[in-house]
Amino acid sequence: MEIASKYDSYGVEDKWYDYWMKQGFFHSVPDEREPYCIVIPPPNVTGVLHMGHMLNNTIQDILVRRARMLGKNACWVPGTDHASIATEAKVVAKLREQGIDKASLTRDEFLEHAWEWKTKHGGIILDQLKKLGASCDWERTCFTMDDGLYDSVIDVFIDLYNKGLIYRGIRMVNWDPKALTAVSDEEVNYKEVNSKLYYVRYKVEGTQDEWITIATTRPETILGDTAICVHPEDERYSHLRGKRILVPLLNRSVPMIFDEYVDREFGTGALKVTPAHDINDYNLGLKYKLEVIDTFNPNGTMSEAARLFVGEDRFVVRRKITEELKNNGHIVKIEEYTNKVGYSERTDEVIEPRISVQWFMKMKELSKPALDMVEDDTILFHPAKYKNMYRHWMANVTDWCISRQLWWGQRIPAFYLPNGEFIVAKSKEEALAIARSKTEYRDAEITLDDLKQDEDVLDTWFSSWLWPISVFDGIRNPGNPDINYYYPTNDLITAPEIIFFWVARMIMAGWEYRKAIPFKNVYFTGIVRDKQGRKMSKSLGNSPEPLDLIRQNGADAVRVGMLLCSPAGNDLLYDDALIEQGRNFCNKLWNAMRLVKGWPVDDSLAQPEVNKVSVDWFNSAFNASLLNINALYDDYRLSEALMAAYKLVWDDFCSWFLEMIKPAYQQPIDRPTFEAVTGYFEKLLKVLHPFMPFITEEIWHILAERGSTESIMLSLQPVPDGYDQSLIDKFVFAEDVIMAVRNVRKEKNIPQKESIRLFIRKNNNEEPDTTFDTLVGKLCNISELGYVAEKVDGSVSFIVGSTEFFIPLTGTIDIAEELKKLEEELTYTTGFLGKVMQKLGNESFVNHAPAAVVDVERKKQEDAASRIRVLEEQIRGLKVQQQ
RNA sequence: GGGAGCAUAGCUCAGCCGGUUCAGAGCAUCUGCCUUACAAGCAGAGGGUCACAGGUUCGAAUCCUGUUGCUCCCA
Repeated sequence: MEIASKYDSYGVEDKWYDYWMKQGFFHSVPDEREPYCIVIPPPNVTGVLHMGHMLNNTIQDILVRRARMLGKNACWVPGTDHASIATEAKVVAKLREQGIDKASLTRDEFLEHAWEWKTKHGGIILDQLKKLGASCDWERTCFTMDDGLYDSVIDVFIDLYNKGLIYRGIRMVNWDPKALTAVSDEEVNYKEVNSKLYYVRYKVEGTQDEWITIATTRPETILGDTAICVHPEDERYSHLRGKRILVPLLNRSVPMIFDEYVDREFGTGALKVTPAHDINDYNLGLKYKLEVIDTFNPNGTMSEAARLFVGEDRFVVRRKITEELKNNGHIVKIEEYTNKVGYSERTDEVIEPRISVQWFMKMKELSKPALDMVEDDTILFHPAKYKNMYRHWMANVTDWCISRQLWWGQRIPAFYLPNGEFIVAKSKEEALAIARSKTEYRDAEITLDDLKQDEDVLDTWFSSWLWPISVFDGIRNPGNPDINYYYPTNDLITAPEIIFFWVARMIMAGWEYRKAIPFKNVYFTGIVRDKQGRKMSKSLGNSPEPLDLIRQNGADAVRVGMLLCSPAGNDLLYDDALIEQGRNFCNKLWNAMRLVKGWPVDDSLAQPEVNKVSVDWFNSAFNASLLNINALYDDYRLSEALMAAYKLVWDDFCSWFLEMIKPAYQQPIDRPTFEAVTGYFEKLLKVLHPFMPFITEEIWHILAERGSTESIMLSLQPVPDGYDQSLIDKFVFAEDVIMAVRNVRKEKNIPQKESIRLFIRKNNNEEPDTTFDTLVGKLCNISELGYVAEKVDGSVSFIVGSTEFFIPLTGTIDIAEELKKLEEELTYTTGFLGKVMQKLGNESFVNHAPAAVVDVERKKQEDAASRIRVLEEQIRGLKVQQQ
C-alpha cells in the first residue's frame, strides 16, 4: 500500500479523539495508583477559544498526558466560569438589541434570559478544546453556577461571616448616574478631555481678609467639602496650622489638614477635600476622620445635603456655581486644562465616584499562611520570579470587596429585617427562624415577606477561589472519596496577571477549608502577542482563529509550534512560522515511519557490524537525551523538553541513526536491527505523545498491529537506561570525520556515488579508535579505509582533533589553496595557544584557580601544541611538493 | 506615585554556585543539491564588544554600583 509522502491530519485527529472518548480513556476514578490532578482555569462560560487558551490548555494536556504515561491516575477536571460581569454585560447587550431594557425586567425574568444565553453559548469553548486534543475528564465537567458549586459558595460565605471574616463596609464605587448602577473598574473608559481648572479662594475662619486658594476641576463638589489639605512641609501654608476654613457660599467651617499626599506642584498646592466624591479624598477622610457629605442623588442631581441647587444636574450646577462664586469674589482665575475623565462603557455617561455599602472580606488573617506556603516553597512558582510579586501583594493585602451590583451570580445570602438589621443564612426560611429566635422580632408576627434578600451577587472570584475544592464537592462533603484522593492537586497552569485575583485566593481557601495547599506547582504562561508584540485581541483583529489553524495544520502542529517558543512566564510572539515548524516536524515523523515501514526484513541476515555499533550508539544517545528531557520536565521547562525531543528525533534518529542503518536501495534489513529501530521508534513516539497526541497515536498504530482497545496514551513512558558517554564522545569524533569528508567531496566536486579511499595517520600518542570505522566507511562511501604511519602523497588531507586524514585523489590538488587553509588554521591555533600560555604563565591564576581548572588549561595547551605540530608538518610537506 | 522584571546572533530564547557545553539552540538568511523516506527535504556556511559606564576578582555574559531603554503589576 502506498502511503502519502505528506502527513495529513485531516480525519486522523477526529478519529482518535472519538476513539479515546469511546474507550473512556480520559475518565478517572480514585484507585490505588498515585493521583495526578489538574483543575482547568475555568474559561468564561460563553467565551470562545483564543490563542491564550490554546497555549494554556496545551500545557495542561502535556502535563496530564505525561503523568498518565508515568503510571499515575491522571485527572484533568474541565469546567467553565459564570463570569458575572462579562456574561451579564453580554446578556444586557443582547436584550438591548431586542429592545428590552434590563431595568424593565424583574430579577427572575432577567436570570431566565441569562440562563437561556448560557445554555445557547455555554460550553462551546469546551468543545473547541476537544479539537486541540485536550484529555479532560469530561464526565467531571463543572460550572461555577451548578447547584453544588453554587451552594458551596453560599456555605462558605455564611461560614466566613460567622467567623467574623466577612463584614459590611463603605467603599467608593464607579457609579453610572444614567444606568443607576455601579460599574466595575473594567467597564470604565478613561478619555482625555479639555476641561478647566478653577482657582477658588476660601476664607480663613476668624479673619477679615485672609484667604487660601485651591485648584479644582469640579467646583460643583465644593458643597461637599469637609477639609482643606496641604503638604506638611509646604511653607506657604505653615501659618495655617490649626486654623479652620470657610467653605464658600455655605460658610461651613472645615479643618485645615496636612498630608504628604498633596502634590505641592499642582495648582496652588492646596487641595479641597470632598470625601464623598473622590476616592483619594475619601481615603484622606478616613485617615483624618472627616465628615462625609454626599451632595449628589443617584441620578447625578444635587441632593438635599448640598443645600444649594438641590435637584439640578451636576453639570448645570458646575456652570451656575462658577457664576455664583465669581459674583461673590471667590474665583481667582480659570485655566484651560486637560485631564482624564472616566466614562461608562455602557452608557457613555461620566462616571461619578460614589460611596456605597458593600460586603468585604478580611484578608490579613488568611493571607499569612498563604504567603508562608509560597515563601517556603511548599508551593512552587515557575518561574520563581513571580514569588516577588506575590510577596509584595500579600504583604500589602487589603480587604476584598466581594459584592457586585449584578444579578448573574451567587446572590448574597443576607436577609434584611424591617428594622434594617440583617441575618446571614442559607435560605429565607432559615433567616426567618433565626429572626424569630434572636432578634427584637422574637415575639412579633413576621413572615417570609418581611424579609428582603440582599440584591447583590458575589464577585466571580468568590466562586473561583474555591474551584479546586468545589469541583470535588469538598466544601459540602469534606470527607468524600474524590476530594480525599485528588486534593491537593498537582499543577496549576495560569497567567501571571491573575496571581492575586485567583492564585493567592485559592491558596487561602485551600488552607481555610482543607488545611492543605490547593496545588503543588503553579506554572505561569505568558501572553500570546502578535509579531509586533501587541496583545492579541478581538478589537485589534490581530489574532488568528485557533480552530482554523487546527483545521489547516493539525492540532499537533499548532501545539508544537506554540510551545516551542514559550518558556514559562515569557510572552509568546505568535508567528505563522511557528506552526509551520510544527507541521514540518509532523511530516518528518511521518516520513520516518514511511521509511521504516518500507523495509523488507530478512530473518536469515546476520546483523552487520555497522548496524550493531549504530544501535549501540543510538541506545546511548537516546538514554542520555531521555534523562535530559525528564530533568527538563522536572524543572517545568516544557519548551526545552520539547526542543530536546525534537532534536532527538530529527537529528539523532532521522538524520543519523536511520541513515546509519538504512539498507541499500531495495535491500532487506536484518531482523535484530529492524527490531531495534522499531523499538526506539515506539519509544520516541511515547516521548512525543504528550506534545503531539494525534500523530503519535496514528503512527503507533501503523507501526505494529495493535488491539482494538489499545492506545499509546495508556502506554508507559520509556524509563531511562544507562548510557555510555565514551561511546557518545567517540561518535562525535566520527561525526566530525564524516562531516570533513563531506566537505572534501563538496569542495572537490566528488559525487557521493563515487567511492573514495580514506587513510588515517596513526597518532604516536594513542591507539586509534576504530569503533565507528565501518560507519564512516558506509556513510562516506569509502572503498578502502586504512591506517598509515606516514602522510599520503597526492591526497587531500584534513585534521580532526590532532589526527590526520588523507583522501588520495586522482586529479591535481591545488597546493596553494591547501596551504592557505592550513596557514589560516595555524595562525588561529597559535593565537589560541598563546592565550592559554599567557594564562598558565600568570602565577596568580595558577595559585588561585582550582586545580581542575588549571588542568583543563594544561590539556588545552597540549592539544593545541600537538595540533600545531601536525599543521606545521603538513605545511612543510606541501611546500616541498610545491617546489 | 509605589513595586517587580528584562536587555545575549535578523527573530524567539538558553546560559545554575564567576573558570571546556562559553559565547550556544531553534527559526530566519546565504551557498550547493529534485541523492529512491521526507524540497514541509538533504549537505554545508556566515552571523553577537553578551545595552552602556565603572567596580570587585588571577579570571565577569554571569557578582556589585550607576546610566539608558523596554515591559508588567498595583494606585
